[in-house]
Amino acid sequence: MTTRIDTTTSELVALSVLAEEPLYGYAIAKRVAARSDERLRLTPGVLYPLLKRLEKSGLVTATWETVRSDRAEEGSEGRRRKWYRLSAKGRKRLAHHANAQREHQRLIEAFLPPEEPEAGA
Amino acid sequence: MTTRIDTTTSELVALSVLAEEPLYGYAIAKRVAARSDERLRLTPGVLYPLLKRLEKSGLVTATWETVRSDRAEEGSEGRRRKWYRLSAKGRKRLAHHANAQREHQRLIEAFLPPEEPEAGA
DNA sequence: CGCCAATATATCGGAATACGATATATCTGT
DNA sequence: ACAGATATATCGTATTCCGATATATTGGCG
Repeated sequence: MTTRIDTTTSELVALSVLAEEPLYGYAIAKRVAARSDERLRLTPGVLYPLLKRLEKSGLVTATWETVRSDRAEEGSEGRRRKWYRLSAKGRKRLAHHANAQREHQRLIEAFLPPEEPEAGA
Repeated sequence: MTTRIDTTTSELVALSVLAEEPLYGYAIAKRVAARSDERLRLTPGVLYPLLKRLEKSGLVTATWETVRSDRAEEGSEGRRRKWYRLSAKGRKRLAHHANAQREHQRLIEAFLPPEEPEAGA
């Protein structure tokens, strides 16, 4: 019912924002939300399994960064950030996804009734 | 990997062909395949659970037809066909899906890199 | 007349996945 | 000192895809 965001879409948008520059997970989610006017949300339960899949299949490479602030407490390790970078393979996949997406859109359009202002609900 | 046809899409295309005229399951699948140039396939494993969901949620109504041929054998019951007809609720849902789909397309486009002839793969 | 492909409906079960909830820890502004 | 944002991650339930399988009927063709 709730317009589930499918794998293809979440993969596409993640790869898409990573095509511009390396980002860490949380930043990816923020970027996607911002660019979609808050309409596409990569929640943690979607985002992190997705990134794990992307990494495992070699579409992105990842490196850890640890940031320590001035006010860091004695025992603290600092904040961990995992940076993701699009690989060559990922770039190809993105292009592929983009084409598939456009193809899919053309396909679906053949089934769409003429645009009409939705009446009631 | 295999470009899963998601619920939204299969529901949309099924409702879409039913908007024109009542059809039985097998005919729906054929119609969808034909209109998509054989690219969208509603296989039995997808089609019948989908129709059951549509019926249960009141988007379509269904009636059985039994066709007996001239050459029918003694014991045979004749071929059973279950005709599906779009309900008013289904018509609303179709309009809703169509708008959501267009909205989704606009959203995704913001993430698509410029169209490029996919190199290798 | 007998065979087979096409027609027609349906279920099963494994695998994938969406996503809310939960957990843990750190940083920043006030 | 505290709240709220930042940041990563997993769990469990529900959903769903879809290949395979099952069953039965019909039409065409040699």
